[in-house]
Amino acid sequence: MHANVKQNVIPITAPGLKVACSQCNLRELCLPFGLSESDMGRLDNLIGGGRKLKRGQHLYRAGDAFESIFAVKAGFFKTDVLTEDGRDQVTGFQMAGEILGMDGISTEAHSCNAVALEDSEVCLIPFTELEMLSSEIRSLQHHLHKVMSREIVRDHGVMMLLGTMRAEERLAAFLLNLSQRFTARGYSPAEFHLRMTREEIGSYLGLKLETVSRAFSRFQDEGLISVQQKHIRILDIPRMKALLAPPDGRIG
Amino acid sequence: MHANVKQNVIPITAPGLKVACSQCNLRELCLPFGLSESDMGRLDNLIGGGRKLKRGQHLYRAGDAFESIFAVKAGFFKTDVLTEDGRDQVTGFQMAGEILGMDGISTEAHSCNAVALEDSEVCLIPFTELEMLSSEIRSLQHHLHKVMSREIVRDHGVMMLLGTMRAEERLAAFLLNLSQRFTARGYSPAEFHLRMTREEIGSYLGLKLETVSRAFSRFQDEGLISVQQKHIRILDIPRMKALLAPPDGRIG
DNA sequence: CACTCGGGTTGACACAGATCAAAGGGGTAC
DNA sequence: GTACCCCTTTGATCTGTGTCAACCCGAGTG
Repeated sequence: MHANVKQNVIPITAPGLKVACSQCNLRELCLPFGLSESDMGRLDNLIGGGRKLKRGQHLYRAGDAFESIFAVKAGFFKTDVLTEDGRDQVTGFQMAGEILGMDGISTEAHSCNAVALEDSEVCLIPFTELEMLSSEIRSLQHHLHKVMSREIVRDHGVMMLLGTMRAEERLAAFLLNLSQRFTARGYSPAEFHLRMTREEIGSYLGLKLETVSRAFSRFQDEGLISVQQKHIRILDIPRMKALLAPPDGRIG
Repeated sequence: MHANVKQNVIPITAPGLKVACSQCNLRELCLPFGLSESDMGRLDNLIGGGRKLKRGQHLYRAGDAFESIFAVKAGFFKTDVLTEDGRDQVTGFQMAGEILGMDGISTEAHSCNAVALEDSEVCLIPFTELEMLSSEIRSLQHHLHKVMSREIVRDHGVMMLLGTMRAEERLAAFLLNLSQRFTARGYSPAEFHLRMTREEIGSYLGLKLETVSRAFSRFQDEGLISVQQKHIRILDIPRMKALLAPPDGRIG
């Protein structure tokens, strides 16, 4: 039944590369989390190949018909929305193992843009097929729901950040969030390379790029981090965390 | 199979009221959207009764175990998250036909608080049962995914608002959003009663209550709206919309 | 190897919105 | 019916961040 799924679903320009969840070292972070061997095989058959993107290339654009969600296999993405009058807001940065494209389910068309911030690779997951398979595999169904719910919770965190935090708190929260996600992928919690510009960070955090730059400088002056261009090293994680929950908090 | 579902799932304090999607005039806005008669009957059997809440009562709190999602049958809710240091952020306002509680799926525990802003009534939808049923009814499954995706898209809109708009734009966007949702429910697009305080509006919009109050006053002075306490009348919807897409936008 | 250009840093100044303060009014509870 | 309290409004002032501008640096490019 799922033997001829691949051919007729996705019109990709790039040649589809073979991808298999069962062989992927991201599987514990990604959609197949918790699946049995045999169920993972069924998911393998569904995944519509991979797609490589150069830096700067769009994975999808607002308005594109929705057909698939995407799992980041390698690389780094941003998603953003823009209004008619030209303002845009970065809504997230996605790294390996994270899922992109769920914004498109509700209207059958994507509502934001997804752009590769470095040369990247994604797995295409045709959504209709995924729904079919998830109605047969309970753990897959539940995990899909968890992934969507996690996105909602993440968004609430961003609202919190945008609604209540000051510039330095926002940047601290951002760096700690990256740190934690890199850690979960086996990289250093303290040292990493930013793939996005100051302007993109600013857009995500609701700040202007100059403010982001100043906050970086201040952190550096205070010995919290060291910055050279996009290379970041967090020197004092505990103190950084303390910035988020000030001891003189308003709770009395 | 679904005959004895109701009894053993939800420990409610209030006596469960009988609810039936098939009899509900919100069904076109709510979860059963697009279901056939017979499928709607199966959903009826799953829904774990209703629950009434007085104004100010919590439907759930952050940390509560997640068991059900909720459909607002009548009334008005807010959801909010709060940090250790006492800051809180209203993440949404929910009215009849809207779904609450999807934040809880990802961790099996709710991550925000839901509070009734007026005497309200919800339908309890046990989530495990819903997943079971949705794996049998494709249109239900797909609609559930749409509802979750819509929440994600809505959240992106709020990020946009918090990240890029000035105070008056935020308030205009907020009022127009309410207007549109009231319209969809058969109420006047122009005249309605706010259920939330200026402080709650401010928290949602990332502003202080004084700023919200001043923006209301300014709109009134300019003949855009009339305000008396919580009663709002939008006098010039087109001009209000124009506030969101300023003609001198930054797109050149 | 010099040129160019996008990204980043830093400074001076402006301003939107926060903060502090005070007073009035309407809704709710008793 | 009445009293109290919370919500709201408005004013005066303060401040964090935006805006504008200049300069620097490093990476590509011809």
